[in-house]
Amino acid sequence: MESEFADPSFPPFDNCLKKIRAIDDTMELLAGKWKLSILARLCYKPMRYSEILNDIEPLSGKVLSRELKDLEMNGLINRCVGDTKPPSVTYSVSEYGMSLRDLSDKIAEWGLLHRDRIRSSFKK
Amino acid sequence: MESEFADPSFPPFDNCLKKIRAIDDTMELLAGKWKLSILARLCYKPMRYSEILNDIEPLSGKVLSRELKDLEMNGLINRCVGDTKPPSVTYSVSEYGMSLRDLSDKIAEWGLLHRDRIRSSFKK
DNA sequence: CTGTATCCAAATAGATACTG
DNA sequence: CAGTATCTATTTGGATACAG
Repeated sequence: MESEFADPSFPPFDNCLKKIRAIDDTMELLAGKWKLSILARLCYKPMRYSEILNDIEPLSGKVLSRELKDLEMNGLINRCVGDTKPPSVTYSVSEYGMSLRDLSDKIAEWGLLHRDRIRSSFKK
Repeated sequence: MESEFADPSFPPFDNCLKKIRAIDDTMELLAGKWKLSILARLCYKPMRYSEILNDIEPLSGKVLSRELKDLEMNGLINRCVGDTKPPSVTYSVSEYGMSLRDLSDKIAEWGLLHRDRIRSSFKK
């Protein structure tokens, strides 16, 4: 069932369709510019709504609300309401969300390694 | 310079700011729902414009054009024009783009591992 | 403090037709 | 074949005000 492919420097393409579907799925789950950024922050420390809002500079409350709701709906984070007045709400990653931590570390690693090149892309 | 943090189950937050910035950078470079999906395909096999277009079902020509242009501008892929008539244009990953392959494998791995849970999220 | 609602501006996506 | 141009529809974003 192995398909042959002319260029031996590339692996058989058919074997990779599963990977590509899996990538599409993952990206759809993490779609939205901020989801992974929020998730990464929460991997390192539980945070409150206003704390996240202040920490991610160009992010409006409306967008943060929606992203948090999405993440919670998908089971990636937990929302914990403190019994205080005024209310304090703390967000933290769930076990499921924590399983993305390795991935987020890998992304960070790549970003650090290629930092200069990435940033010079943005200037153009 | 190590900051202490109350909850020992989380690493010091300050150490992680660099990671978070790096994640934001990387995500900005790969922003757009399709960039990583295109890149992943090209990691496994060079492809032509129409081939990619047919392969990624819900992707319009206009969007593909733009994504390819972005990827090329950022040095992640190469565009190779064949000397034929009608013209054939082949896209392939650059060496720089290939450095994302480990990452794309990791994303695929996570997606495969959590496939059922991801897909059940979409149904809701 | 933690949101939601509303209104409006801007960016993005799809369809179609068209060019070299 | 490999795109670009144009128009329109949809989505997304920011600002502000307001509620629990």
